[in-house]
Amino acid sequence: MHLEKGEKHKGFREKLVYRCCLFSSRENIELKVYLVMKLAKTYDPNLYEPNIYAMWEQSNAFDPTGKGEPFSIVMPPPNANGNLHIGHALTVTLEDAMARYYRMKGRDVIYIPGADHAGFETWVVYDKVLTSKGVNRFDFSREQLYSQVWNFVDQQRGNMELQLRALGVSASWKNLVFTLDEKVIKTVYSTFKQLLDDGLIYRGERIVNYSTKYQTSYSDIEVDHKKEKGTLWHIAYPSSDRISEIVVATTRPETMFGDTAVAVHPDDARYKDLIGTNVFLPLTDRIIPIIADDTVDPTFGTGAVKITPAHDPNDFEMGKRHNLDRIQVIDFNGTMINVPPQLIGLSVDEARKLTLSLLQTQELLRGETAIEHSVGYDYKSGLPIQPLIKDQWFIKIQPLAQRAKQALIDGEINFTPESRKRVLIQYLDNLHDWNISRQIPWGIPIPAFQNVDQPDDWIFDERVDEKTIVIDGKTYKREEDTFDTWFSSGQWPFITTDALDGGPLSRFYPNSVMETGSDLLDRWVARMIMLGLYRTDKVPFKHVYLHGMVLDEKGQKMSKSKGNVINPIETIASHGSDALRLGIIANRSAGQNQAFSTNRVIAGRNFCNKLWNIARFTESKVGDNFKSTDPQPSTMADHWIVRQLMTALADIEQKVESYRFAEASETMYHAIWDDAADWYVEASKSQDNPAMLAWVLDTSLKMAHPFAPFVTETIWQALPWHEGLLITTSWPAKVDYDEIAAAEFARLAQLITEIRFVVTELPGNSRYGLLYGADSLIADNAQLIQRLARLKSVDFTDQPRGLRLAVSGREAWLDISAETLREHQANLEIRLAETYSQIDNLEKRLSNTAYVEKAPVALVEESRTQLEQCQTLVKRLTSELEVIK
RNA sequence: GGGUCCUUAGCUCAUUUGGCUAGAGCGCCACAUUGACGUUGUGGAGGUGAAAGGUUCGAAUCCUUUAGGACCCACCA
Repeated sequence: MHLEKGEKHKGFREKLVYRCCLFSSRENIELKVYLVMKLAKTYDPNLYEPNIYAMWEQSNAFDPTGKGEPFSIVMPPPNANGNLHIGHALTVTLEDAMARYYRMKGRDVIYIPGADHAGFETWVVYDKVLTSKGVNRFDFSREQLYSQVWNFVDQQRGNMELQLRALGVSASWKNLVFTLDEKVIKTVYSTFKQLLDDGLIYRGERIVNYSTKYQTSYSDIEVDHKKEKGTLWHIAYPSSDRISEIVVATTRPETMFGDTAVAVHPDDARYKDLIGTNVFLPLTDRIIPIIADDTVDPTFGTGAVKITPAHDPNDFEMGKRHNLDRIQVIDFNGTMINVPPQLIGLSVDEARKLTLSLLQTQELLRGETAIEHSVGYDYKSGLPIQPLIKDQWFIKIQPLAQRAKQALIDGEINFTPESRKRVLIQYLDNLHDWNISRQIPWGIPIPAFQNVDQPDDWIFDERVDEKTIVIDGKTYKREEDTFDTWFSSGQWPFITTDALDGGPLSRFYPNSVMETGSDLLDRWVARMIMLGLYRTDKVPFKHVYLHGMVLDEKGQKMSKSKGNVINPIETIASHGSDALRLGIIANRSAGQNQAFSTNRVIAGRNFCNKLWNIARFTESKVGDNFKSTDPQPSTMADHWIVRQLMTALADIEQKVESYRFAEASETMYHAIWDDAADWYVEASKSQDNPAMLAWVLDTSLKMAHPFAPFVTETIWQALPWHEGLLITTSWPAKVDYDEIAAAEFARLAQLITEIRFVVTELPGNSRYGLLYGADSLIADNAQLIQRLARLKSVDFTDQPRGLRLAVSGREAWLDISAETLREHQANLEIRLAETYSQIDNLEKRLSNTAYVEKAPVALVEESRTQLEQCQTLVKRLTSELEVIK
């Protein structure tokens, strides 16, 4: 069994590699779709997608045209050495649909792709490589590590970009930006310099979130806070006169060796007299003071709290207020230092146990209580985060945050979903200074140097490859830290468009839309807005569209451990890229975490096949020598399909432009399947207007192209009457139609539907003939009706017999026997009853004077019309029943 | 503690400023069919919109409360 599974997997890999080779091939893209289309009944995406993509790319179809109003989207850069997951598929499907739509609408479109060095993420991967080789980062210099990781990433690179191609993104590859490209680094340095000059960056000792596993600090957003049950230990600190004691409560007894005070609330009657006295720090020979501070909560624990400025952010602040010493007792690798000899070198956990047992021995433990508190964990390793003091670079964030907030309040950026804007404003208000230093080598070095003789003297200098530099006889030592990745990616919109130096792409700044996952609202979107405004005085984008997480079909989060991960590339290999795109865009609204099922993908695949077959039929009807002309609707069906497609187009435009992608694709789907295929193609079997048929196909292809680019372009290329590319053709133009003729066809369709319904309801399954009286609509379309309603015959009669068709109100009878007729009676009676109840409702509504007076006139008018129609129907049904009786 | 969101058909979800009989896909039932398509066609069943109350001529939609669920932020000795 396992073998089989493995082999299947292997087969898939080979297929994938093959496809990726095709995507990257630059030769032999001559397409032989045309001949194949005549033969193959089903559309096989694997045969065409790679070549179609290569064709687009070689034709420069993804490049901006320089004509029309600019429209720009910058892709959130996927990890350069990673693989795409289903979330990327959603992102790029939405982005690409917009890019393709606006391109066809004549806008000057750019979709800028990117690749992320993914600083910390990649570093974690590489760190494992080092570990597996039995070495560690401290065996190498920053330069050595940087170039090692660079080579490592370089080997893996390209895969992600091929996968984006497989998804069909119409991105401007020539303008791809890697987050470690020179222009990125240059801009990041200049932003740093400007912040420094403006006094918005400072270096200082602060308590940072420290990962002892990866030996780097984190920003607040990289810490996972988990609520958990813990223990609050009560520990007695004997007073210096050995007469009394004060009992403190703590969850972290091992940090007591770093205590430099005990704090109580100034008004706490229990301890008032003790303020200013000293206590012995147990297990040591140190004496520490009891101090008073407002921030102590007298109702928590014992009301007395040990103060450890080196290992707790609040204690750190209190320590500053009271001039307390900071004694570091946990090292940067997570082991104990500056503690009694038997504890030195222990891990935090071991130290806690030993400390407690030592206190126990000395009878200083005064009890313990269970509490629920939240503990910060390293989001990557899952180990606890240690709050430690470190010299770090910080951005004074509030000036930037408030400016961003004002821009949001002023409505300079719109959000889908709208409510996220308020969430963001709240976030900006609560934002603390941003630690931008990271102690990992894979990233952009912080361009700062420290005077070796004067530690407070820091200067900006870009010569980061030099370990020391000499300026005016003073020696400066470089900063070894690198920037937080979000500091550089927060500048992404203006870097990728060269907005600062006004290059040719700067017309695309601010970006039209920023589309990304709602989980990135604070960590990325907020930072782009702040830094964008700071550097360019403009918001970086005009609209933010946030999508939710893609869950598995049961609504569970996808994860490797659960084994429910859907690999988009695998889905493409089995159902095609378009099918995946159609499947993932359907049934999905902004901001919601929503389930994704392959059912939808299958539906998408079926739709592609539908298009394929409409094309096959059209081509066979239209012939090889057809020359495309302006559509000339002549028959009722022609006018009707023009009306349907025009209505659908307008609807799609409105929906895409208001970011309602699922609804837009649904409209497109139904216009093509229900109207074009089910009615118009069927109707055209009884009429001859090849130019119209070709126009219907062309319009359908254009309409579907933003959502299903590959199959539409494949067909377009196969049709002998097209020369250029569908991707660069224009969105369908308005075509006039005759509303009356269109409405006539709709009535005909109604009649046909009624016949189908009645026939299905009739006992037996034989075909019936249709008799009609003085009804020119039926007379003129006898053949069409016969075919579509599957009738034996359609004949004129002046002697009606059989079953009168009541609903559509035509002079028409189904030629059935009296016996069958009687069996049908019951159906009619049900329908009559339903109509009566509808009339009842309408009458109630219309007799309500408040409704008639206050509701819009059109609505009231509509109700009246409906009532009339129902009353007519009742008459007909009644008379029909009389005939039967 | 502060905030956001969700609860609609068997399943997954739509339904934009309140307004026609609340719609799709899949699933289900019945029937059909040999040349565009079985990855098909035709017809159908299935919803007191989480619960209760309110505003309104009219509520899935707005307000209040309750229940259940997801998430974000802050603090936690």
